[in-house]
Amino acid sequence: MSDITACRTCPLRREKVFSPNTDAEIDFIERFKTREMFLKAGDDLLREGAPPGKILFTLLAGWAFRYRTLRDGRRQILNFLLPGDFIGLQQQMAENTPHGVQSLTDIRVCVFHRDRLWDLYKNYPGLGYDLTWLSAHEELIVDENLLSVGRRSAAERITLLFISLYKRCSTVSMVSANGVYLPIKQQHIADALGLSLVHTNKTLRRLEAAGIYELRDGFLKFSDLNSMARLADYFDLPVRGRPLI
Amino acid sequence: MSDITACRTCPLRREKVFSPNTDAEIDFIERFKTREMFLKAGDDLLREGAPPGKILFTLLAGWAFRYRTLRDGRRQILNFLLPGDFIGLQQQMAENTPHGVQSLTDIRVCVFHRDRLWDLYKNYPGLGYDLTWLSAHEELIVDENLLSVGRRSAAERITLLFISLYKRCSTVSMVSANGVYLPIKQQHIADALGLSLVHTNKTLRRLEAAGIYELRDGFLKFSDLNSMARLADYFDLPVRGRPLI
DNA sequence: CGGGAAGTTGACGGGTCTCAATGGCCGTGG
DNA sequence: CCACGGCCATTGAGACCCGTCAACTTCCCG
Repeated sequence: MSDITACRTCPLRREKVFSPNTDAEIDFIERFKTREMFLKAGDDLLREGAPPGKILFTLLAGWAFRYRTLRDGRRQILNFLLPGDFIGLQQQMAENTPHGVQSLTDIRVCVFHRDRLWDLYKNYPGLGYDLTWLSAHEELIVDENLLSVGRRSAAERITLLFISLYKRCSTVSMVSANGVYLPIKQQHIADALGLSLVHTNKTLRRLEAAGIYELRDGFLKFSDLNSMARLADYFDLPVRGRPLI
Repeated sequence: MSDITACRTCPLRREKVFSPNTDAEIDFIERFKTREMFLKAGDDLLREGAPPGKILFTLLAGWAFRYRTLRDGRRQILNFLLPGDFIGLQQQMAENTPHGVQSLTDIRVCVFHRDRLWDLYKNYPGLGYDLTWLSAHEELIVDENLLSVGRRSAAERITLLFISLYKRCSTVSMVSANGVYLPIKQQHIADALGLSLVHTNKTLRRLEAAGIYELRDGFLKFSDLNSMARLADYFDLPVRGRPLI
């Protein structure tokens, strides 16, 4: 494991969104982190319904998503995961992992051992607070998705999803001059928004024809992000002091 | 405030669902709790969009719900709150409270001051862990709701909602021989499930006529809860060692 | 007796789903 | 080199679930 990322020089930590940690905290995180894992696109990081594992993750690079499925195969994507997102907090409180996590691209994750979690809470209360923060923050995102799926039209849902992904990506320097690269199929959009694949496709065509967005070679761009946001009643939750573990 | 509930004799703490705390922890919680508040049914505990308050709550008695609304008035209920649920963790990370919390019945809540949260994490790491647990657990409930709203039919959504409310109530001794008393209007059901009021009503009539459930004077009963649960593809998340703060 | 809140019901329209077929792209293998 | 299959996007047709509008009832309370 010569190519393991040292936390103190973690490239993510250079992003302004993330709040700084004390040296002692970073030292601890470095010991807390047992190894790094690499997964191919489409791999399962957490398997739905499996007995809960002993490890937790931070997504270091790449895209993933959290989902649940019904017995007959209907799938709901709960939220998309981007670099800096913490994975696995929920699996500890049920007998089986309640949701799956699957990668959308090749990904790199930090691996932590659940057994050392107690050490974290005991000796680094600031990090304990950070974990609560991360959990509450993910819940906010799921809230937003529930609001969309429950109360917005198909066109509004798609617009909102694109805006929020765009904004989240911009906080971790994943936006280039070409826009954001979205490594998702239309099936993922449909599953995230509670729509059928066919209707998702038709709505996408209609929105792009109307000039709401532009998607070329997987790169998403907006003509005017702010006016789009107002149009779609986007609630900007300004993320300040977001922790990174 | 002579009638304030002492935490060590808190009636909720006698319920088996809640994991026990050490004496020192309970002592701290008692100091952490600054007062008790009583609200009438229909009152706002947290106002959507308002600047975040300095206080946090534990619902001691009664029903409430968490919601978000769009500018044009469409409302989505994110989850229902029952005794033991912790309220207010999410409002700290945004400039404005992202969701409202409103009571459905007269309620009683414990009030905590945010300023002392740091003391909690620093000196009572077990309680810090508990807060993370509570946050992650609420997210699980929102996940379940998102799965329902995104992928289940109206009839399935209603059945699931009733089952899960019934089960949650039974963990805090809110089920009597008459069943569970549901202090919610059809409008609440509609707003929680992403349905219109009219369609909710028609589906309710149909389900009751089919013998799926029985609702008399606000009391909900099932003929056979377990077979209903199987029918509706209910994922039983067995809550074990649920913390109470 | 009047009025408002909540529940119920019918008619109608539309947003979304399902089924089905087609075309483009790309990797594989003959 | 080309044929082929698989994945994905696209499009049309028709059906159905669900939303909207509107009217009516019941109940409670002033």
